[in-house]
Amino acid sequence: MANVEPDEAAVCTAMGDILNRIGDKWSVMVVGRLKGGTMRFSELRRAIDGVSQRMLTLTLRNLERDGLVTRTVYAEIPPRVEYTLTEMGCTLTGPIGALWDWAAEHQDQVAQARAVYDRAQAGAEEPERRRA
Amino acid sequence: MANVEPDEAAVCTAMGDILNRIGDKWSVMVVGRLKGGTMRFSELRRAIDGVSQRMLTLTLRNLERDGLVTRTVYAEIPPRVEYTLTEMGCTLTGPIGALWDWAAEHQDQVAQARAVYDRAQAGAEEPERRRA
DNA sequence: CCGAATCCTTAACGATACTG
DNA sequence: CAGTATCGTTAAGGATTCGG
Repeated sequence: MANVEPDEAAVCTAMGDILNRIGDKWSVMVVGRLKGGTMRFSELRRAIDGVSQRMLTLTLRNLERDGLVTRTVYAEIPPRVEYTLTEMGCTLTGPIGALWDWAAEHQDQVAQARAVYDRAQAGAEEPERRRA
Repeated sequence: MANVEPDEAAVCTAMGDILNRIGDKWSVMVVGRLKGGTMRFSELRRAIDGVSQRMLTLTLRNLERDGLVTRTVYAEIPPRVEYTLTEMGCTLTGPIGALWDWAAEHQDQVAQARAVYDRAQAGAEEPERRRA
């Protein structure tokens, strides 16, 4: 151990883990919103659009478990629960932002590539039309 | 239209698309390997470890459809098929690299956070042990 | 060698209803 | 308001088999 390289295989596994968190449909949205500061549950729910209560809860639990957000419960009536990015969570906004920018910058190109590909496939699957 | 901001909602949708591609367990590995240059199907299969033939095929098809890799078939016996990153595919390696580095840098911290969280949960679920 | 097709098992996810 | 529990649907992924 104590090698200079932090072990390729281990990083691969970790990468898979991270991507499972990042890739799970809602985590990025949550982190994106929380980037602006503390928010409470129902705020997030309204802000994100399309997320079910269940999935928001699960997403937040996972992020909390990974040490990316902190969850603060206030013993009030009605209850209030606030979520904030941890320091580590903040460091994730960098890489996520890079991905976000890439998406914004290339979405048209991707859409166009898909259209071309799909048209080619449609054409290839109906060779009977070759002389219609 | 023609707003200065490229439409928040559209970018959100695009982001979801991108993440579905990036997040799907194998795409990142493939792009990571292809970063080093052209590779053929069986090379990728061996290099990636754990990927089934089916999933590698599907992953490559999706990447090709999105215009991120090119697929070149050589009419030989036995057949040979090579995959290369497109120019757009290369631009993705930047953001992906950032994520990769983050994972490498924070994997220990995440693992530790998980251990702490899980231990706390285990303790909270067995209050009967409070006086054993 | 590359990949399409089939089958099967497991999750992810959403909708709903209920609790403190 | 925030969260848990349950149920049903869908889709992802793996193993296997066949074909060019």
